[in-house]
Amino acid sequence: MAKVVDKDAKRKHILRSAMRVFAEKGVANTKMTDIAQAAGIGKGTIYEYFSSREELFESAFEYLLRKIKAMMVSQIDESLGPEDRLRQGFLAYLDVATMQIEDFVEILLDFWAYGIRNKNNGENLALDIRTRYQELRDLTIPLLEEGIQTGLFKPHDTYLVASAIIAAGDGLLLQWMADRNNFNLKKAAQTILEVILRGIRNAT
Amino acid sequence: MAKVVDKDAKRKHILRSAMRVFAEKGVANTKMTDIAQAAGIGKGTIYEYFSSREELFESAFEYLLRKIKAMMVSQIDESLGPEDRLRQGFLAYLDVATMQIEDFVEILLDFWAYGIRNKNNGENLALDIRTRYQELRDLTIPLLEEGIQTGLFKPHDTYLVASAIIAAGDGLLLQWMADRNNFNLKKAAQTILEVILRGIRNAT
Amino acid sequence: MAKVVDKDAKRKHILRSAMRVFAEKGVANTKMTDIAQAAGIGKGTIYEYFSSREELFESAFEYLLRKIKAMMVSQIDESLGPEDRLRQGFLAYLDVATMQIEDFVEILLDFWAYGIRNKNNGENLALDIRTRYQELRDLTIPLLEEGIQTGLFKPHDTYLVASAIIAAGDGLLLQWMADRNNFNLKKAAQTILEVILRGIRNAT
Amino acid sequence: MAKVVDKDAKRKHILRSAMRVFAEKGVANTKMTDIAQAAGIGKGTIYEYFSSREELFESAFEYLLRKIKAMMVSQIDESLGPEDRLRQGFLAYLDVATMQIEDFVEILLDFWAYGIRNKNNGENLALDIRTRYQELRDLTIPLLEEGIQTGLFKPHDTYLVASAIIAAGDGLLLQWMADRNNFNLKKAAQTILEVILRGIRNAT
DNA sequence: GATGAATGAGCATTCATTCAT
DNA sequence: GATGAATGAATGCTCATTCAT
Repeated sequence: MAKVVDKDAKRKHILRSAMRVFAEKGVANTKMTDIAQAAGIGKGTIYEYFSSREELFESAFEYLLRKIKAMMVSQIDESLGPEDRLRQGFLAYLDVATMQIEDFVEILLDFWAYGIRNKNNGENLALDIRTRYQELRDLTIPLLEEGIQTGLFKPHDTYLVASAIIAAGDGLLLQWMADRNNFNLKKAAQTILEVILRGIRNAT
Repeated sequence: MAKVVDKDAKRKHILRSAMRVFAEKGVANTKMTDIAQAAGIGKGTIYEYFSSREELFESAFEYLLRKIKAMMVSQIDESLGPEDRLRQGFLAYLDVATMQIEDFVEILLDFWAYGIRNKNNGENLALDIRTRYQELRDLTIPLLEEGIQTGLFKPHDTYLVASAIIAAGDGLLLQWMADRNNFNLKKAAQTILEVILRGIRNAT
Repeated sequence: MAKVVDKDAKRKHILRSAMRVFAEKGVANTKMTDIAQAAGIGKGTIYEYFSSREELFESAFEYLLRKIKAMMVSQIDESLGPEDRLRQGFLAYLDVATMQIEDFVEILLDFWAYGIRNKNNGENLALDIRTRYQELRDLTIPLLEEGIQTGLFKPHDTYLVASAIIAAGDGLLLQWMADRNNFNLKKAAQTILEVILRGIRNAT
Repeated sequence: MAKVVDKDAKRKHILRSAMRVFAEKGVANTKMTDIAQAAGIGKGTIYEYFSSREELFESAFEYLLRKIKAMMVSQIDESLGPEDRLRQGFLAYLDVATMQIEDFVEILLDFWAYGIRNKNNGENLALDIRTRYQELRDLTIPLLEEGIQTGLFKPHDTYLVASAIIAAGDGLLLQWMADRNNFNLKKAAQTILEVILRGIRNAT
C-alpha cells in the first residue's frame, strides 16, 4: 500500500512554514531552500504541492486573508450595538494582524506591495486588494448605517467613513511596525476610534 | 581638458530616472540595465555616481523624504488657524505623495518595507522610518496644542491624535493605491479630517 | 531518494579538472565556465563543491602540496645512506613537479605568487609558503646531519645548505619551465647535486 | 608655442610609477587608474605613451631586465680572478633584485609567470625568458671556462654549472620572498656559492 | 511520493579603453 | 597634449526549477 499522506495537511504545513520564513527574512530574501528547511522537507517536495515560488507566495497571501476575515467575524458579538461592534471589529483587525497568525505583520507589507502592484490581474479575485478593501468596507458600512438609523450617528457618507476607519487601522499598523517597542498600538487604536466615533455621533 | 559635466545634475537625473523605473516595475524587479536605459546612459555610468544598487535605492529614498517634507512645509500658510493648517498639511501630504514627484506612490510601499525592515540600522537617521514618523508628528502636535490652548479643541493626548491623523493619511494612500480610478482620495481625505476635527473639537 | 553521488570523488574530479585548466590557461585567465566545461558539468555545480573561485584555487594548491610531499617521502629508500637519499629526494621533487601530477609545473608559478603574496594570512598553515619551505628543509636537514655525524660531510650550517639545495631545485624548475624542450632538467639536476655534494663532502 | 614635453622622460616616469604600483599591489590587482594616480597624471594620458595595459606591462618587464643586466655588469671588477667575479656577479644579481630597483622582487614572480607563459611569442626577444637565461649563462660561462683554463676549476660542463648557479640565485630569491624577515639572503648566498665553488674547484 | 544534485539564465559590478572637450 | 566621463564586454555567483533515483 502506498504511504498514506494527508496532502492537504502537508500543503498547509508547508504554507505555514513558508509564512514563518517570509515573516522572519522578508519575502524577497526567502529562498526555496529556507522554506524546505523550515518545513523539514526536501526542496523538491515543495514543488509537489506548489507549482512555483509564485504560487506558494500567492497561496500564503490568500490563506492569510481568509484567516483574518474569519477571525474578525468570529470576534464580533452580534448582540451588541453598532458602536461596540465597531470597536470589536477594529480591535480584532489589529489584534489579528499583530498577534495571532504567525507574526504576520512582517509579511503584510510584502503582501500589500504585491497586491497593489498586481491589482489588475483579475484572475484571482481573492488576491485582488480592491476586493479585500471592499470586504472590509462591507463589514463596516452596515454598522454605520445601523447607527444612523437608530439616531446614534449623524447622517454621513458611510462608504467614506468606513474607508476612513480602515485607513486608520492600516496606518496605525504601519507606525507600529516601524517602532514596535515604543508605539502603543492598542492605546492609539482606542484613541483614534473614540475620536472618530465622537466625530460621527449625534450631539447629545 | 576633459568633458565638462554637471555632476550634481547628472546624479539627480539618474536618481529621477531610477525612481521612475522603481515606480513602474517595483524596486525588486528593477535591473541596473533598466535604469541605465531609462536614463539614456550606459550601465557603467551609474556606478560613476552611485557606488551600488543599494546606495542608489537609499539615495532615492532620502531624496523623496526630503522632497516631501519640503513641499509640505512650503504649502502651509502660517497665518491661518490650527484647523486650517491641519487641513493644509494633511492635504499637502497626500498631494505630494500622489501627484507631485515622479508618481512616487508606487515606490512608497517599497520604501516603507525597506524602512521598516531596516529600522535598526541607526547609521542613517534620514532613512530611519521612526525618525520620519516623528518628524510628521512634530509638525502636527504643535497645531493640536495650539488648538487646545485657544479652547478650540478639547484636551487630548496630542501624540496619539497626531499619530492617528498620520495613520489616516497613510491608510488612505494605501486604499487609493489599490484602486486609483475609483477611490476618491481627496473627498475621503476631507471627510476623515472633518470627522476627526469634529471628534476633538469642543462642543459649541 | 535523491541521486546518489560520491561527493568526494566528484569534488576531486572538479579539482583535477580545474588544475588542468589552470595549467593550460594560467590561473588568472581561467574562468569558472572553463572549469565547468573541462569537468563536463554545469557552472553552478562547481559551487556545490566549492564555495568560491578562491576556495577552489586554494584547494587545488593544498591538494598539490599534499601530493608532492607524499610522493617525495614515498620515493625515498630509507635503507640508503644520506647522499643517496639526498639524490633520491632531490630528483623526486623535480620528478613530481614535472611529470606526475597533471602537468602541474605550469601552475607552480601561480601558486608561488599566491603563496608569497598571501604569506601573512596565518589562517591556513597548509598554504603558508613559509611552512612549505620549512617542511622541505625538515626533510633535508636530517640527511645533512647524518652525513656530518658519520664523517661523510664536513661540518656546515645545515639550515643554509638545505635551503641551498631546495633553491637549486626551484631554480632549475624555473629554467626548465622556460625552455622545456632544450633544457635537460635531469642532467642539470644531477650535475648540480654532485657539485653540491662534492662541495660539502670531506676530502678523502 | 606648444607645451614642450620630454616624451621620453614622461614615458619613463609612467613606467617607474607603474612598476611601483605593480610591486605594491601585484600586477593582477593593478588598475590603470592606480598607475595614473601614482604617476600624478590622468588615466587617458597613459594611453598617449602606451597603447595598452599589455604594452605597459611588457615595457616594464623589458625596462627591468635591461636595468638588471646593466647593474650586474657594472658591478663586476674585471681585474679580479674568476672566483671573485663569480662572487660579485652572484651577489650583484641578488642585490639588484632585492634592493635596487623599485623593490622589484615583488614583481619578479609576475614577470616570471608572464615570461614563462608567453615563451613562444618570438616577436619580442627581449621578453623571451629563454633569452634572459641565456644572457645570464653567457655572463657566467666565461668565468667558469677561465677558471678551468687556469687550472683553478676541474673540468666540467660549464653550461650546466652556470645554469646551476643561476638556479641557486633564483631559488634563494624565492625563499627570501617567502620570508623576508627571517631568511638571511646574503648569508645563504655566500654559503651556497662557497659550496658550489668548492664543488668545482680542483683539490689543492 | 520524496529528494537534493545539477543546472544555467540572470544580474550586479569592474575596468580597460575611447573620445569629446 | 591631457583629461576623465562614459561605456559595455566580461565574469563570479545565486537560486528557482528540474529530474534521475
